[in-house]
Amino acid sequence: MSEQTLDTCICMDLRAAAHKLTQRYDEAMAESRMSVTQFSQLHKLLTLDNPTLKSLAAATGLDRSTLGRNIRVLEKMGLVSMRVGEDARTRIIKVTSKGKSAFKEAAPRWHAVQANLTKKLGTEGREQLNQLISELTGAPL
Amino acid sequence: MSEQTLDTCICMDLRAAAHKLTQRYDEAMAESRMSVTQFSQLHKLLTLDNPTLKSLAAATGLDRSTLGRNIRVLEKMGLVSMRVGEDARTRIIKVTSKGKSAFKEAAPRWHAVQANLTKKLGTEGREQLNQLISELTGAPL
DNA sequence: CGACAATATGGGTAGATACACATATTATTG
DNA sequence: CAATAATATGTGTATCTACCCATATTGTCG
Repeated sequence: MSEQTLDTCICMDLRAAAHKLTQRYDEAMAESRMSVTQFSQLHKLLTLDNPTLKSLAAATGLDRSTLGRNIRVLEKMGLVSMRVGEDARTRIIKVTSKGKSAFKEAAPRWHAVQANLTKKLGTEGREQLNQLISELTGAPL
Repeated sequence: MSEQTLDTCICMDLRAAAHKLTQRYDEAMAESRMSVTQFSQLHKLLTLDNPTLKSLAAATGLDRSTLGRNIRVLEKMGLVSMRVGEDARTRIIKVTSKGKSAFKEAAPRWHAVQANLTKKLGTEGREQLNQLISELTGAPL
């Protein structure tokens, strides 16, 4: 049994790292007036077929109500629009043309950061990271 | 140049992992009526000497205003108290006896999750993780 | 088909987070 | 010492996040 010191909480370490990375991406994408969160959500919306809050929530692992509020922000920015689906309970979320333009404009900035990090990690590092994430977030025990 | 597909954003991957881990810790600590965030903040407060919002912010990498609001919550829970420091601009944050009890009560639950994850990762995995985090969050370029 | 269960979303409430600005206090400097 | 700069915190506003409950719509079963 290795000693468990409270100074090295895996959870908080990972959160701090994710936090710093987010700031780094956000800074790089600031000129696109879009956060990496929003960029990523737009991407998810563009790849999903007839995305709804529920399917987007499933794709991101976030709560439906959270996504509802996030989408509301994107809607206010004019990047997405919502319409009632065939099943009138659902709302189909569509990326507007303005949203697509904004996404394309932001993509190179995202690429720049991502490429920089990928280079630093190397192929092996990237695989290790995926492996570790998988181990950490896989089924408990 | 390796292909950069938008489906594998290092930032979002890491955030998703941190998110899942947080839920896992929070769930395990729920009976202590405390989140891993709060547990960790209590721990930081217990290890810092005469902690203020500024020093806590420095220790966590979070914004001062954020910490101000977080501490307000802990205060409302009766786990910490604040008093004006010698420098009257500062507020010294003290963990109350109730806070210490709550921390001690929660610690075993934190340990259980942490030990489980540590075991899954192994010593090597843990070192790899630290190394990767360091590479990802180190000085840009 | 009508009652009831299941599903999708909306809204209230609350915590975590940040940024910009306001206020109070301390330090510096001419 | 008075004017000004620097510092620590508080507040307003906003986004991200979740949980719980309400509402609307659909599906199911007797």
